[in-house]
Amino acid sequence: MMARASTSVNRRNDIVAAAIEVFAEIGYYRATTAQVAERAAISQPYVYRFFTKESLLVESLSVSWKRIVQAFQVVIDSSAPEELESGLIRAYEGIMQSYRSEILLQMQAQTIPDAPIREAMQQGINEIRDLVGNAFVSAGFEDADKKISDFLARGMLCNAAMAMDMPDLMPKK
Amino acid sequence: MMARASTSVNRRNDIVAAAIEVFAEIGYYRATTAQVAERAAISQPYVYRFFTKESLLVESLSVSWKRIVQAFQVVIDSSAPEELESGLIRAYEGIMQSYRSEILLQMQAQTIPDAPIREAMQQGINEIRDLVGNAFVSAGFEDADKKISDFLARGMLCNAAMAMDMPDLMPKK
DNA sequence: TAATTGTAATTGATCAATCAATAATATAAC
DNA sequence: GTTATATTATTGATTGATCAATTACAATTA
Repeated sequence: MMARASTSVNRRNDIVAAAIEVFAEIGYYRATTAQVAERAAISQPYVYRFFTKESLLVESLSVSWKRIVQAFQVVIDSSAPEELESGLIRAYEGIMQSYRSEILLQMQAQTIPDAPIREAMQQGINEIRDLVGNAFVSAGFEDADKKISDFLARGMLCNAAMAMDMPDLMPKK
Repeated sequence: MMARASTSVNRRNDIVAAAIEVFAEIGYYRATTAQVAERAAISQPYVYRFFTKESLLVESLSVSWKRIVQAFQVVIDSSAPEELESGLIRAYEGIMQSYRSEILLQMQAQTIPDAPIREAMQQGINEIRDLVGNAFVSAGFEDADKKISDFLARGMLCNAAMAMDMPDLMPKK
């Protein structure tokens, strides 16, 4: 009776998109696979045709890190040295507005020690650091090491300010 | 039969100390009140004589913020301006070594939107920012606003590096 | 004996994961 | 083109385990 709604590939994407939102809003451990299923408009058992709860988190994190890498790559490929850093900052601010849930999910994952999640986080951060670090070096910045460290630190404070609804934590202008 | 082991006040402290460890290790939502009770060497129902699970988290956060405030106050009260910032950084590093669980708990709480927890976090951070901010101003630093922002950002990166076991994230030196 | 300290037993709810089945589509044969 | 067969998509029902919270009761001390 029910019409077949989608392909398997689309279903995977639907489920991951739903999981990112539900996990971010409710918290990974508090959120249930039934809630993810409801948001994806499928049944709870069908989620398990594609993911376990943990593999769903790992996949969600992978999506979130790819989003940042890709946005930064665009900036790096199209920026003069004097606009590189401000361009990266603007790109990150854009992601925080449009994909807030993905950042909230990364923040949650920071304190989850289970190996697959820990590895996804380490890999994501390392990729960002290498990407931005190399771009700073290529741009001819002398203190690239300090610059990348400051960049990451500012990003972390930015995340915290967003998560806890404390915009005053970020310096104006 | 069993000898009375402690006073009510001591019991509260025992339970909070146990909760900080268990919540940090296992994660607040995954951890059970039975695990907290076991670590505190009491029965699970007896935890509820003092706390609900949520009030236990709020109390744990309060302890963790007081720890930082107190350590920073000592540094501020005893440092010459030229050693103020480095003293604060060393104090924070000491806390991260000796009270790692408290920091991990704060990181978890960053993404928990429930009002009592959110309020405990906002209050804690604001108190730190005011304390350090005033100290920077009193020390005669001109760019106190940027300095406090950088200080907090560095702290956030420090937390993340510790939580994810990525010491390379912090700049050597 | 009255208050305080404590626990065993239980409850009601919740949840990740599985199973057994059905519906829809595609393919092939006639 | 209609029938038979296989494949994919999907769900209802269930399960086994877990957990926060309560209740009813026992031991200890002042």
